[in-house]
Amino acid sequence: MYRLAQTGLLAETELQDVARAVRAPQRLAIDESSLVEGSRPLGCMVVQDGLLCRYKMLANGRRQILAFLIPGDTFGLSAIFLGRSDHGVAALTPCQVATISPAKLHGLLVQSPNIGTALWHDMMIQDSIAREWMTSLGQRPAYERICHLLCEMRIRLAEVSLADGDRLPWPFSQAVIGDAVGLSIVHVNRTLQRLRAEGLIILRGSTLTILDWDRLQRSAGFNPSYLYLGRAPGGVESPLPAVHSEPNAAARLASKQL
Amino acid sequence: MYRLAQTGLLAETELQDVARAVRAPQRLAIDESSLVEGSRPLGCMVVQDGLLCRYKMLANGRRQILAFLIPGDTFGLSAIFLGRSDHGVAALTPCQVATISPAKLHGLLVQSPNIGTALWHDMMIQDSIAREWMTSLGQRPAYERICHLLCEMRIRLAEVSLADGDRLPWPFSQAVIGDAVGLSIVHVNRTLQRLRAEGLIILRGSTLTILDWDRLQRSAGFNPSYLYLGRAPGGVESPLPAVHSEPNAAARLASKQL
DNA sequence: CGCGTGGTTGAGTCATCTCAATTACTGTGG
DNA sequence: CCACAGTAATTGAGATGACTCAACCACGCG
Repeated sequence: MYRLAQTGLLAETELQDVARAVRAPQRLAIDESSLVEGSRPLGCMVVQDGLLCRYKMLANGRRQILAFLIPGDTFGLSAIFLGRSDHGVAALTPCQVATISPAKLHGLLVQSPNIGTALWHDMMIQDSIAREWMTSLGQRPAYERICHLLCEMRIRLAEVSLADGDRLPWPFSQAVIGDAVGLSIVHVNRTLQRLRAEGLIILRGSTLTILDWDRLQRSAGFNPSYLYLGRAPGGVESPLPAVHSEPNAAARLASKQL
Repeated sequence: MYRLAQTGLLAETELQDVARAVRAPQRLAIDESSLVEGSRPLGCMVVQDGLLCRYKMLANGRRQILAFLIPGDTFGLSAIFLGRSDHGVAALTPCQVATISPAKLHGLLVQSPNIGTALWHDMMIQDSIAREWMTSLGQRPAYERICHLLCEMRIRLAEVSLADGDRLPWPFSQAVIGDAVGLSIVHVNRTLQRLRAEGLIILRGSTLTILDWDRLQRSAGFNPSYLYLGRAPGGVESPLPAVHSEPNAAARLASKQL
């Protein structure tokens, strides 16, 4: 409910409805799973605190991390619609996630379409990020891939006030980074060293400091438009021609975040 | 409307409503785009005939193909919710796609929640496929990656009656395959030759014949569960524990395809 | 103070890429 | 019906990015 609570996008009553529907939030320790591959639907989850990842395991033990989830992100919807989950979600830091049971969720969706729209919106953004990751995995060399990930996390964490200027929490081990960008640990290590040597970043303990944002972005070929930061979809920055469609209007309404 | 029309999942009236909402279907020649990166929302599209791909271009001219779209698949929704599209959709063969304007779509969603559920369902399956592609891109070696793609297309095309036993249409140039699996054309070529030499496939003209399905699947590490073939979500084949949630019930209802 | 996890380093190997031709198709106009 | 153009597939050869294996180091915690 994090982002939901932050903006007055849903009507008071809607916010209250959501609050009522939430179960006692679930707490997770590091490496604990909130959603297990193949499991039955648990409901719709919203990250309240902490960082998690979606992942898939292969038979040979390899793991692909599909996404990093940060406060405000939702997950678990696919399991509801498809009856089981094709991937897992695990905590990378101690976490707190809110859960809405499928039944309660249904009730919410029926009584207020805006909530449905908000969910669609969140889903579409996660999809957009996934597409960018696919593009990285398929087309970008190791160095760019890692730069791109750093850029993305910087922006996303800043969006939810988890970044302090150029400093951001960085709880990702090199093994995790490797599984996310499809590179071996050794190569991740060497690439990070290169970034340090070039004076682009400082990475110590679990905080990342970005020293040269411009150069980092250029090295990554990073263009944040896929993150849809502008509050209103269609964006205020980009000239928005008259869109007279209702659904779009609804989307604009609820867009300022879930 | 393809799959929609095939199953009596939506009520008669709902089907009629949808039919009424559809614009004159759009025809596309090869390489023509239905959705352009950065473009304004056009509406919700449903592939009626032909094969298309989602893709993203990078500044250096490289292209990542994000998905292959086959009859029954929808696209264009993200542009509606986000106000513009972060990726393009282009025809790989001559195509026909039905369009529902954002306004009409909204109307449909309001008057019949089942249609919304059907859209969610389709979206969730496309997401699942995308996750499998990510996993391929990040973790599987070239040979497995290509085998996996062949397996997937065989199943998906068979599902919409486009495969004739072990023979399926294969309008994908090696360049297209390369852009989909993140490999160079040369390497795609050599890998396909290997598959031929091993007696797994015949690939001539624009049809692919699978000679040894078992071995192909094993080579790919292919497990079709991510395609959610079972008609009902949660599947009839897999023991379905009582799910008393309304949304899930609705999903089951509308699941047999959009 | 020792163990365990995570990070670092070196060295050799291999998968995949790029470059650069050459060959095979397909459709078109003469 | 054939010559030609343009696209797609194939082949060879050399370069290299990324991997694996195998140590070794550093820090945090009990």
